[in-house]
Amino acid sequence: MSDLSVANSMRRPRAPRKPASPAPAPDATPSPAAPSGGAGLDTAYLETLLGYNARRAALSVIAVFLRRMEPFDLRPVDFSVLTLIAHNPGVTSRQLCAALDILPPNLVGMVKNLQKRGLIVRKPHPTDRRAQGLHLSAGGKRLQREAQSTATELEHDVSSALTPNELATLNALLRKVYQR
Amino acid sequence: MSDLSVANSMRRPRAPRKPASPAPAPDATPSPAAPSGGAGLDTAYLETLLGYNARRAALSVIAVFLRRMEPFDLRPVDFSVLTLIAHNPGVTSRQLCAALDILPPNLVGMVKNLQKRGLIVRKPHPTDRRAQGLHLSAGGKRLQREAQSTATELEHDVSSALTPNELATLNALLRKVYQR
DNA sequence: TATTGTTATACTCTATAACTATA
DNA sequence: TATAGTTATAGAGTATAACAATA
Repeated sequence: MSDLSVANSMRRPRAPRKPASPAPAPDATPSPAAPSGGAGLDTAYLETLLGYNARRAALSVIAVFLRRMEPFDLRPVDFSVLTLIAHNPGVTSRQLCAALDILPPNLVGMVKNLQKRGLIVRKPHPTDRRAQGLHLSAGGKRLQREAQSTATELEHDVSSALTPNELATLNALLRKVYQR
Repeated sequence: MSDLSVANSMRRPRAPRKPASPAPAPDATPSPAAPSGGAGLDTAYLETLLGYNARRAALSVIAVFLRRMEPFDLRPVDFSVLTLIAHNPGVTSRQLCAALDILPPNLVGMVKNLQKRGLIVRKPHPTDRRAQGLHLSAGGKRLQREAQSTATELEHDVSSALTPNELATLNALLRKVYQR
């Protein structure tokens, strides 16, 4: 279900929100020691849910990713595609779709775009004439290398509230959740 | 950036994919002990990234959530809205937007829909005549209670690969990432 | 008969501008 | 002048059906 791309955030000068005094809960039972959920509301229950927490964390990290990748003009899904091609030269579109859970029709435009930018090249598949092997151009390799460095550096910043051990634990536990 | 809703998955009888023999990497350096990324590809690097792992895990959990919530006809964002209203009766739309990171124009339709279903009712705000307090109807309370039970049960299933302690750790670390 | 890559297209999600009523 | 709620709409993301070429 769904691919690994992400919404077009990163361009909204939205109206400022109340930072401190978020209008007291105007009704009954404001929850004893109400944990702040960003608006003074009781979000305690939602914060017990793995899906809720994983999505909030993902959006938070991806927001930083979007900013840092702007110089490369790469969305998360573009970076994933380039990176998989870099590490798996000759990979087919179909394999990328399976690995990233992208539907084939939705990958076509991305590959076409990356190709138009001169980052990837398609070569005939050695054994299957239906398929095409995807490879990085020299420029594609350079860009992917720089983007990967940026992504790796990013890792430290987005996890500044965590120790290195905690980050390693977090990643390991997340993989356990989706790898089945 | 972005709200907590989710794509319209849960209705795709997609074509079956190669389960075991996913066509060997047709080119150089297939990575020594290549960890399977779902298609026999080397996805090792992507799996070191918090954003990648968090998003994959979130999508995995949400896919289960979508199935289990079908009887209630509730998307994740609908469940979040109902739950916040349940725990914060009289909450305003604006507060929901801030807590869930939803843009006001995008909440309007959801609230309207939940109201049309007779799940929530709007009452005049006690002190601000611009605003409206949101409350659950009797039916809304019943549905939210059942849905919350379902969500809590779901928690065990989606984390079947984790011990209870690991799940608690995972949730705590995720909150640390996005709460800042 | 099944799969790869593709086009066309519908539908959902996310974002911006702008308006009104009230503060 | 600023905020709550709203409308309209643009743009990005996700999904399905169907086709030609090849296996």
